[in-house]
Amino acid sequence: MTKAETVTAATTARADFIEKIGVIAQSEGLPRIAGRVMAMLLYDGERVSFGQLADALQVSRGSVSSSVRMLESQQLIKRVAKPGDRQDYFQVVDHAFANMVEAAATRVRRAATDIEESLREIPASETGPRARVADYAAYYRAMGEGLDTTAEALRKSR
Amino acid sequence: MTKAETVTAATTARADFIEKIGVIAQSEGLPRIAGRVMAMLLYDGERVSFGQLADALQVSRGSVSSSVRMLESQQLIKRVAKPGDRQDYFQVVDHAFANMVEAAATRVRRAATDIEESLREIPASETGPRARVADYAAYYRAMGEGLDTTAEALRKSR
DNA sequence: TAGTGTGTTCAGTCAAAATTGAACACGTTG
DNA sequence: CAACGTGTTCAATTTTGACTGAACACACTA
Repeated sequence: MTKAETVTAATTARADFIEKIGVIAQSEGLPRIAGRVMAMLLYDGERVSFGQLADALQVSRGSVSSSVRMLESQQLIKRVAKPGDRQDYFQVVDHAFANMVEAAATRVRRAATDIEESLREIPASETGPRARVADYAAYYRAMGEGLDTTAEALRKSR
Repeated sequence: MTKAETVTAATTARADFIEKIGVIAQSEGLPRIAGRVMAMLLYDGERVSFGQLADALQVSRGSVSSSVRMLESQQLIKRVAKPGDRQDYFQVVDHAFANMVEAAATRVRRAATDIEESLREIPASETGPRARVADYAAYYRAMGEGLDTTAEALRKSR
């Protein structure tokens, strides 16, 4: 490959990656744009400005705003300053992946709590339903613990 | 509580449970009706007919059809016969929860494969992006393994 | 102070997904 | 065979949520 070809290959690989993560995010129930923002920050590594995000991803500033806020709230990215530029910049936080798993664990635990609440409403005489609903809650608890274990493992590596 | 009160409490507890699981299913990106079907089968334990599902959940037969087909395809419920009744009956399969986790593991592994495919497209000269994308793929692999461990644990218990 | 750059908000638009209900295919029953 | 019961399919509808873009608030700058 000539140098020019390598540059082209890199650009299309980057674009493909960003789009692919957008689709994956969507399939996981997240907004597509949030996935693409995360992908761009991940790929580029260095801080990226608010304007660059809107520009490169071809989306409205409103969408960038809501996406970065969601990603910030999930502790996946952080807002940083660049001296001499009034724009906000963003970059992926350390242990972002561990935080993703942690967030999933939290959601699962919330579901477990909800189900346990239902369980308490079932009269003691209903032994069959009670046992089955309890199993269901236990399943969510097991999921939560498994996710926590994974999160911890990810946090330790690197 | 009188006996009548207990019966009432049981009925509303059942209805609440079914609705709650419907909402949880929805929040996990599954059709709400599928969640309610699963909940009803889970709560009742014994086989439930196609007609009872449509009737009790107040949904069209078309919805019941697509929901049970989805749940069957994910190995969460099975279609069984009841002698003397032409209707199809359904009940939760053994290890349904383990199968749920297994399905999640499969989805995650598919994502990992997708990302690894992207990784292969990035020129070797792009060491930074390559390292970060590889980390991302490794995260999905770790998730897959964690989920498999959880699935196995669930399968062993009971 | 007026003007410009920046991010947020929110009402409106749009697209995707869920849900319905009617047409249909197939088996059973009288 | 005709009538009915049963589950599936699919076009139409409804609902949900993402996304846009304009109005806005705020801070900086000339």
